[in-house]
Amino acid sequence: MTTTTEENYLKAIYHLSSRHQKSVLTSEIAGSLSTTSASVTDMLKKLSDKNLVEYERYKGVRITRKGEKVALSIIRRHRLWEVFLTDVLKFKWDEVHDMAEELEHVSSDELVKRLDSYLGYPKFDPHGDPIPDTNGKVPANGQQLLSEMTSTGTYVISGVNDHSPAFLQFLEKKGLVPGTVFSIMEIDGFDHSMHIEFQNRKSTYISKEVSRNILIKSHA
Amino acid sequence: MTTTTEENYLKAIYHLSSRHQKSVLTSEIAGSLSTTSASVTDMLKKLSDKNLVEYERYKGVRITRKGEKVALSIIRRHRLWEVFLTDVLKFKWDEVHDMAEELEHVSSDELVKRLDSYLGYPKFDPHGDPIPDTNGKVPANGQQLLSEMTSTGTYVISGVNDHSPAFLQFLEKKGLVPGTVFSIMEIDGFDHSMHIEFQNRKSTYISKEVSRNILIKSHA
DNA sequence: AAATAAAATTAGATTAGTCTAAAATTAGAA
DNA sequence: TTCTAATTTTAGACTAATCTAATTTTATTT
Repeated sequence: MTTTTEENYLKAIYHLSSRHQKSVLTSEIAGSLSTTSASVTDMLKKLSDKNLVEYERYKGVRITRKGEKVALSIIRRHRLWEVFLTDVLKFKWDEVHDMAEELEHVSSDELVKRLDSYLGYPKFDPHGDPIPDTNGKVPANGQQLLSEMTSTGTYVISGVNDHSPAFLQFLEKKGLVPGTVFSIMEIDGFDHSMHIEFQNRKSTYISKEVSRNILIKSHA
Repeated sequence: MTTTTEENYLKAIYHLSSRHQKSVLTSEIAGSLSTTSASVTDMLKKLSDKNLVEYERYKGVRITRKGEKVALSIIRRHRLWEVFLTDVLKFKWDEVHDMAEELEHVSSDELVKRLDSYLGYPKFDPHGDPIPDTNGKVPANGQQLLSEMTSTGTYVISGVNDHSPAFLQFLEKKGLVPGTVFSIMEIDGFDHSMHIEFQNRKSTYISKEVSRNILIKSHA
């Protein structure tokens, strides 16, 4: 039905769409997939012919309901495999992305169903990203960006926006993994760096660069 | 390094090689992969350039040490995933082949290593096929073809040669699954059909067509 | 040993995905 | 509002894998 390459384009377009309301630009897609605008244009025509995106020359592209369903099903598989890799095979959260990137294209729906059941129907992947259900519904998660916080308070780390091994390893070292509870002690007015304190009283500083990529929930 | 298609050709050539000593013929490969001889010829040149096979025009092909290593590593992955699918996700033995066919091409060696460890280092897959180790060693298994037996005796079913869902479902219905203990009561001189009896005294008849595809070991 | 049948190879196309370089279009600036 | 710069698209070519049809080679049979 859809090739692996088409699936990767749809995933990229879906992710870029959710970052802003406007149409997704050819160059954005090219950037995100490390390919050329020429290749993207070709693929957009193909996806448009299959009614997976609405595409108008020079005007960028919007994903259709049908395309979104495909994208969400791939994202569901990706995140379920990430849970499998960390929870069952004990990989670290910074090691699973590339493997999940391959596993997500294995096509059996029954396999995904059984995997989901075996894992106990997880709602979030190891990076805190919500796992869409079979119908493409994404669980609401009340996550906010740490960088958007303007006042002190106590929070739990629930996810990340940057999934690169480098960033994940940095967070690991600083003790900023999902589930960690911390309080914002002070926010610097000049560079928006934050002074935060953990439950064990240890504290550290976080730059805006970092807080921009950390997702949190308020702590009960 | 190797593409999925190249891996599938190497697997086919490896399997065909083990059926006879001679070079593998272009048409055998085409038949086994449901493709044309023309396509096979093209691919043989490519594999030969990569030193994965020894190929001489019109003379058929032999797999090299290097090609065999690749084939065995794919076969290892395939069989480990089959164990995962049956033992962990509870699929039936006649359902796992196509999924394993896709999973075997996921490239991470570390993933295979962890999977192997998680499954408890199994030596055989659900169809009784031996799982090659990391170095490409295939465990000796003392298996024989049921159709080769010439005298009465007691045996255990240890595997099959035909992996098609139709055949596996037939065996399931007849109670001829791996692990089943039975005795050969009589072999018909005319059509080589066998009268066999199970431990619970029930008995059945097996045609040569069937016994040709059942692997057995002698029962302790 | 020549004729013929079977098998294998080559020639030439096709499809999916990609690229570079050139042309077209849009949007921002003077 | 015209010009310029940035973006996007087209044109043309390449690689991997495939096909059909034609040709070549091998093997068999008379």
